[in-house]
Amino acid sequence: MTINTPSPVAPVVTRFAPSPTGFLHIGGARTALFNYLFAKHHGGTLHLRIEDTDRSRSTPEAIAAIIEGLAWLGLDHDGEVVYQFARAARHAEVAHALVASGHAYRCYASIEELDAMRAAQKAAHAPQRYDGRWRDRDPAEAPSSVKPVIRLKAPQTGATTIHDLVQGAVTVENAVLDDMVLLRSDGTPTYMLSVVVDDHDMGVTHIIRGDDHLNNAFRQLQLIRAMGWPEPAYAHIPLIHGADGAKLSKRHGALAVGEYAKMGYLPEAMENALLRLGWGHGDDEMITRNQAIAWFDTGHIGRAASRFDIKKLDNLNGHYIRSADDARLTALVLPFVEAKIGSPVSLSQHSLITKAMPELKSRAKTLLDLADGCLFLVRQRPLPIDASAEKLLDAAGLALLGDVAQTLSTEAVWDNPNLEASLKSMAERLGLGLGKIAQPLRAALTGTTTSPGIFDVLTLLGRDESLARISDTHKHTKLQ
RNA sequence: GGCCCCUUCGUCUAGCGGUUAGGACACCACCCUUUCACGGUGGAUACACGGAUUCGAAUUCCGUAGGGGUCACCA
Repeated sequence: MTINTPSPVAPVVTRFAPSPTGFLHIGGARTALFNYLFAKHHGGTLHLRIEDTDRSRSTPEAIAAIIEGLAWLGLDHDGEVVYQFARAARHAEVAHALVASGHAYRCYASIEELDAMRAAQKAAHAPQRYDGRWRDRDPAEAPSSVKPVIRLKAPQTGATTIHDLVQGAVTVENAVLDDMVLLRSDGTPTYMLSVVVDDHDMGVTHIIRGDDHLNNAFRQLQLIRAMGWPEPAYAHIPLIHGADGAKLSKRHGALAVGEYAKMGYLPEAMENALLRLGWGHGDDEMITRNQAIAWFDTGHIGRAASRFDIKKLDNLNGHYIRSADDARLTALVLPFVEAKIGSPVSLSQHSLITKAMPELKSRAKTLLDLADGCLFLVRQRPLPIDASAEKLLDAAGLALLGDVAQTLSTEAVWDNPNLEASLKSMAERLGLGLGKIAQPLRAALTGTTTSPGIFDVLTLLGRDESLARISDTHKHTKLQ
């Protein structure tokens, strides 16, 4: 019996092989990530192959979305993208070689005939599989009206075992595997043929893919053996389930990775979240790309399906936002800010946001939150005042603000320590806590009840803007 | 239904025969505090069930239950 483990000295070659029939969702992204990390960990290469042999369902938009999604995550592949459809002639060639060597045969059963066969099997509560009716039949008996398919002449006795890097040894009786179609009657290759040929021709040593392919692997292995090709190592990773506990799909509300970008998530946060889905390294939670490359192994991939938790992504994203560079964050948040205010951000506002970033970023879980936090800096006077801020601007609040304006207007040095000293002494004089003064002031300056520290807000806005916003509030409220 | 796989706090996981079953998110309380965050401290919550092996089992084996995957001339 053959063990399908490649020689340890061979350089590692992995591949990510999505079919472009839809967007790249987190399941696919995580498969790509694992392939990437495994390859990098071993100093190997990762190839991208687009499995576009289903011409009616493959779209250029999907191809673009997959490539963009991978680029956003920074999962670079080596070499050119391989398009599977372009290799159909080579796949057919292999099928014919298999017929010539006696490992495959032509089957003249019509679609209708096969449907009838399955219906009968179903009625008899028997397993539904091709019964091998043309396996040993003389081709001379072939009906001229039917164009044949080519089927693999698979072993009918014994068992096939896969030594999966994640699932362990998995064995299936050959008797339950039927003779799969390699080449359709129109001469085009099936997926089963194409993957095997492409993986071989691309020199793939490790096939890391979703668990939903585990059953396919047995037939693929039989095909590999029929060709006498080296056997790759397999790692079938558990699927990511949707909230309903079933395989992730559009139907379950799976989102394209691009959607997460639009919701204000950072790619490194997404990567970290994906990495921790099904893989762990002790108690480590925040894992950088380099650490992931150094630590990644198939031995610690779990065997059970997992669910994606957006709350955890939020938390991770908050961490990464806090540790991100201010200039980068500003550049990232700008489009979100502009979308919210409906106009472009000026150069001076841009630098104001950068300046405020250290204070803003600790308050955001997403770039969308961050953009909300920026709003008070870029809004034009008079500021819109939200409902909870409005409540602080009652008669008492406004009276207080009059005093505050008085105090602030005499302030010679407009900086954090001076403003703090001045407002604190004012509070003391009035026998109030600082909060009593700070809250109405915050409402006046930002139109909201949450913001960075009040002295930061004052210095960020500057003396003129701050005083103007305070007096705006008086007018605004009197108008009511 | 056949075949295959899975099962540790609500969620993601650590654990590889001897642990008070650890961490993270979320949740609750408290602290910090001018708001909101951040940060800190503490708390509640898990080995699906039943057998077997063993001095000893979350870890091994066998069942049961539940969940998932897959059964095309789709990929």
